[in-house]
Amino acid sequence: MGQKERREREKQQRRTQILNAARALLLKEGFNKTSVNKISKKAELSVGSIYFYFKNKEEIFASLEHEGLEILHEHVLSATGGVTDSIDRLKKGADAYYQFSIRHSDYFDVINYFLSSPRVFFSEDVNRTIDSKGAMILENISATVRRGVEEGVFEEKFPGNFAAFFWASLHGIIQTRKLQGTMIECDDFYSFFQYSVDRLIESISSR
Amino acid sequence: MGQKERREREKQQRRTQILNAARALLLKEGFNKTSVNKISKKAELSVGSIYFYFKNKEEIFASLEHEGLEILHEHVLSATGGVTDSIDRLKKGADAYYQFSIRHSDYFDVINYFLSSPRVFFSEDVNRTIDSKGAMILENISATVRRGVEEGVFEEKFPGNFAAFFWASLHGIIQTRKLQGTMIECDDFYSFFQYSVDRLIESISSR
Amino acid sequence: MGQKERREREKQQRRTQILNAARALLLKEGFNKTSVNKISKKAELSVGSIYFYFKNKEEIFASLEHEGLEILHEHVLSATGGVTDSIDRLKKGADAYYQFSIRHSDYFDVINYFLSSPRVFFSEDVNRTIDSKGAMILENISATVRRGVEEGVFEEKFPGNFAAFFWASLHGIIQTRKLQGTMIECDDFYSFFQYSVDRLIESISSR
Amino acid sequence: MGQKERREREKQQRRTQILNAARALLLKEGFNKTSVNKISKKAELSVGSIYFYFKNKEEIFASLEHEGLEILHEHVLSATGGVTDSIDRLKKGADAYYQFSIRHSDYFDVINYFLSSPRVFFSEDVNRTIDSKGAMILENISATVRRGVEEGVFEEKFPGNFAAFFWASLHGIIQTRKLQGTMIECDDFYSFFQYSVDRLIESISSR
DNA sequence: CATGAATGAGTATTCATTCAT
DNA sequence: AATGAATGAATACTCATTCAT
Repeated sequence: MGQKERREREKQQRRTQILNAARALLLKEGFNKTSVNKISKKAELSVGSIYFYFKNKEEIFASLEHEGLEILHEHVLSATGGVTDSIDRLKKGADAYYQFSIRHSDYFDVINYFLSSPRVFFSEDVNRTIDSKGAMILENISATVRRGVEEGVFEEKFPGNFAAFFWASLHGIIQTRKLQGTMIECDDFYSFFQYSVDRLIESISSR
Repeated sequence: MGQKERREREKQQRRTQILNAARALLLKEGFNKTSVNKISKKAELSVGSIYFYFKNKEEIFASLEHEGLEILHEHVLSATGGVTDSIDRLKKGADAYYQFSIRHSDYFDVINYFLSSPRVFFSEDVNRTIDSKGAMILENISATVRRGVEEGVFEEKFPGNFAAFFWASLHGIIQTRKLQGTMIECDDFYSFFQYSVDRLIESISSR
Repeated sequence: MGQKERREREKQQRRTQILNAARALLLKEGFNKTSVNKISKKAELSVGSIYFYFKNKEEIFASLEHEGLEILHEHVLSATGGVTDSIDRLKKGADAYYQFSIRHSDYFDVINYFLSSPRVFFSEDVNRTIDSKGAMILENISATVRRGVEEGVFEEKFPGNFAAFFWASLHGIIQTRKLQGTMIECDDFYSFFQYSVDRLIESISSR
Repeated sequence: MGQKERREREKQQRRTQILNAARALLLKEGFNKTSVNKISKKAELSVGSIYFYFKNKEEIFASLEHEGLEILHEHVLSATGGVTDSIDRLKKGADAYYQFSIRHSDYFDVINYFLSSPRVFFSEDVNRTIDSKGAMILENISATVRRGVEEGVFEEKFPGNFAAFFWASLHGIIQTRKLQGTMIECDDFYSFFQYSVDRLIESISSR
């Protein structure tokens, strides 16, 4: 009876082992230098086993992206948890993304990698699960906007569009952090980020 | 007499050959698969020669980025050429970026690559020339905003900040094109882009 | 049952294959021209396999050095085997080194390479095993000297120092073999070597 | 009239430029990484010119070896200059070699390189000039020994042999400096060196 | 005399993936 | 379900040398 379950549990454990190793390497060595062999060594599993649990190297990172989005989602949720004011919710949410990009820079890199790499290489399945996680984050923003509209704080006919716009902009802004001091003159990047968030919210604020 | 000049011209030709090859490969095969060997083969030059003209593989792509920014700059300039209305100028400029990202998708990819790749690997020199090109584009936006403020169309104390914010957002938005139909529900990505531009402009529009 | 063992045996065989190839190339082409690719071709194994069995090119040669020191040690041991007279032991030992440098000139070259190359590039581990082998050879000399002192044949307060001095000198002398006929006028290098050994022994002989 | 001479002088200057560059690179980057291209860049001369003044890369280093031997010779001469006591002369000469190996470690490396590399690759001409320099150093030792014999301090029938033996031993000993602390237990390598010199001199001292 | 562009085989090393056991 | 040995093309980059100008 319990054998099947135990097996299943062990399988999950192995998967987690692999992902842990991949994540650690990703943070330490970066994307291109994280090879399957290194992952297998770190995970204390054979290369063959890696390929039993994951079809591809890419699929490992797809899982990591899923994880990343999950963490991001939780970050945003806990940051906006008790907040009722709609404007504040957006600000807190944006801030959560910023903090996430710093504290979990590895996960941010994964997300960024898949966002900025020109091709889609995942199977439909994988893509769907990833997208659904992303959709949850967007839905959170949408809901806030809708509530703000009801309260009269915002004016926006397409909250879904705004959500996508909001997130895409935030991501684009965070990406430019490295240009700070060269193309972007701001001394304090966080100030610039906050300025940007203010603009984004302003764009749908009622007059 | 003209020997020196001819030589110089030939040198420039070779450089161009190499860049052409690199650009073509970049478009066809993407970044990671564009190797120096392939470039040399496509350019019909020896590997050694590639390294005679460029110190690094990275320097080749840095040159491409510079080229890309130049083309983008020209695009924007010609799109906003005779336009006097400030709002229209921003719209036309944003549109030029969008068109650029489609018509010169290879160059967009280069720019995107260096924007989204986690590390800076260029020498200070190269970085400076690249940044200066980028700064020109931002300055164009800044100027428009300042004029709009004078005309009373915009309210903005920090046009420089807005310029950076504007461009970063546009870039982030264009990046999400590939998510169209999955995370982003919009059928027509261009409509979504225009919607976003409207929001960005709205964010500094006088009330 | 014996599967594991057979596997292990095969692994050892492969290692040996690689070392054989490396040794042969070393002898034929010298150090700098012995590349990993050539080794792999000669060993009839893929390049990747070479790197499966050895972390580095250097590690291959480190193994060869270890082998070389082992062979040398055995040579010396068997040459001094039944010899009881201390002076004779030193002579026979020195002679064994000379013979080794001729019969196993490839191994001598390896030892010489690591002795004369300006940098140390091995990991501490590898260095330790190598050094311990070398120490055994030196210890053999020391012991002989100590016995000679007890017998009153030698006068030497620091047998360890003498051992090092003895070996270093022998090595330096053998190195000059190629200068025979130019800087070194001796017709018969072996005579010169024997003359030198006599001097070295004389230097601690009791009067 | 003076044109020819000026030309000749300039030619010599160029040669010196090249050798200076090669020497500097040798010290900084080591043997294998000192390429002709780098030399040409450092010497501010074209690659082609390098090949006008030197047939080979090897010939450049051969010249350096010649230089090195010259410097060493001068070192030894000035160290033994006013010294009349034969034993002291040998000690001072040996010491000069030791100091040379430290202060002019680049030259020592060159000499060592050609001594320890298994093949002779120079033309007979080059070899002869190099050897003649080496012979002068050996002759200096020989002379001292002969004088010592006359004075009754030394007993030695073949001063030439001893000179070669003396130098080869010294060289072998200095080579082992890097083994200090591992195979060679001595804390202070210089003490070990002095001990060795004492032994070498002892080996021909009259009783 | 001097230049410097061009060569292309060569370097050590890494890689994702396969497959017999 | 797991292993790990094997592959070999691929990577960025260097090199000594040549030769037309």
